[in-house]
Amino acid sequence: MAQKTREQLIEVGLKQIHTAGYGATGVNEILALAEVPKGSFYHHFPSKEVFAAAVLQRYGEGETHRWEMILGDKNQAPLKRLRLYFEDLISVYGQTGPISGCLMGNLTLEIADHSDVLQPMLKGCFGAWEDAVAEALREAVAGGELDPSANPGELASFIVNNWEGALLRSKAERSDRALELFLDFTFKVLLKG
Amino acid sequence: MAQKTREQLIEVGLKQIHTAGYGATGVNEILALAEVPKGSFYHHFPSKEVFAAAVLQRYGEGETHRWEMILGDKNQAPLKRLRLYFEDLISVYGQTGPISGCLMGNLTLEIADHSDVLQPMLKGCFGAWEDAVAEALREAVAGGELDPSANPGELASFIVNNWEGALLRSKAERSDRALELFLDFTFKVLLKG
DNA sequence: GGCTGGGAATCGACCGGTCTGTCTAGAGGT
DNA sequence: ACCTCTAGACAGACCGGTCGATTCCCAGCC
Repeated sequence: MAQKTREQLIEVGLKQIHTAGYGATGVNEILALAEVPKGSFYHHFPSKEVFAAAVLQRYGEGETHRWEMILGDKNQAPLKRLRLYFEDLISVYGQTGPISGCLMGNLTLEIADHSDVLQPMLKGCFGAWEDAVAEALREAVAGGELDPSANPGELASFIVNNWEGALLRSKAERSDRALELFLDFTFKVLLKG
Repeated sequence: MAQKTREQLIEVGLKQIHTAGYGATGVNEILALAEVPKGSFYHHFPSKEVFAAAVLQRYGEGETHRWEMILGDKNQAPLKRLRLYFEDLISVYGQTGPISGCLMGNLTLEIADHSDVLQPMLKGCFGAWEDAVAEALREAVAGGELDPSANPGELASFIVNNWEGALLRSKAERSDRALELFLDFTFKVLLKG
């Protein structure tokens, strides 16, 4: 029961913080949606900031699962997997998708500067994500899909950062244009066979 | 006198919203720093949101001035100008710089989804910026620095979005690494002679 | 089995403070 | 006299967080 309450709070909090932002989401709002009294919240989490860290961790776990599923599918060629992966991300986090925007990116711009709790977590999340992409690129090199002179680590970092930039721009424009452009340049220029 | 008060509010608001964010900056905080009473604020601006729009406009004017200065310097080759321009941006908005982060990017992730006042402005700001970069790329093509098959418009869009992504990542890492990587890939891969 | 002690978890009233925005009064220039 | 602008007290909602009371569960003992 205790765990269920905690899980319920994180689940509701993830949705709210992701869509409305950290600052714009009040603890009371989460409590009302989760139908949990305030005392329980502060029993499970010492502060809103630590709660956000738990929410971010859960988001990271979900995203790890996603890339493991798609990027780990050995039935597809590495670059094909990568393309499917980003196409999936667009359908989920693009303007036409159900949520729009990346929680990591949102939290980074909102509070990474000011929170010593969340900033290292964000850094770690981006690092793990970048590593997963780099691994796919390494496999692409090994399989002859990608020029051996390519630097998978730097390339992966650049691509991941570019994705965040495209997502940001797509919010400003309220259109997936920037995301499609990202896809085009990434696979036709940066990762061209 | 009236204009001076208004200007003072915008100036202080720009600094505060840029560094702390829109939600985290209170009207009272701005008033205290600007030494202006609340009545004056709501005389000049109907709401905090409209005030933020004025702040964004001022930021846009400042940035327009910056790129006109650097990208418009015909004494340098177009690509050289562009590189100087981004190097300047890194020194100003990078982690080692005085402010860190782009107001447009910050506002976009924080409220573009929820504000119909700011979202079109942000879209417009990004568009104007992208156009300035595209113009430099067009001049690079005309001058033979860049392959004529390049599409200056799309390339400029991609580069601008990538810049925002790199800036975001630099916040998560509290390091300029992503910005240097952006510079490298942009000029060695995307805009290679 | 029945009893009990005690920590875990729940619950919501309550706290001081802060939020954006309003209102009325008056200062100052023309 | 008029109108723009200054001035700040005030409103009412909401903020994150605290606190003490209560319920629940279950291990340990008889």
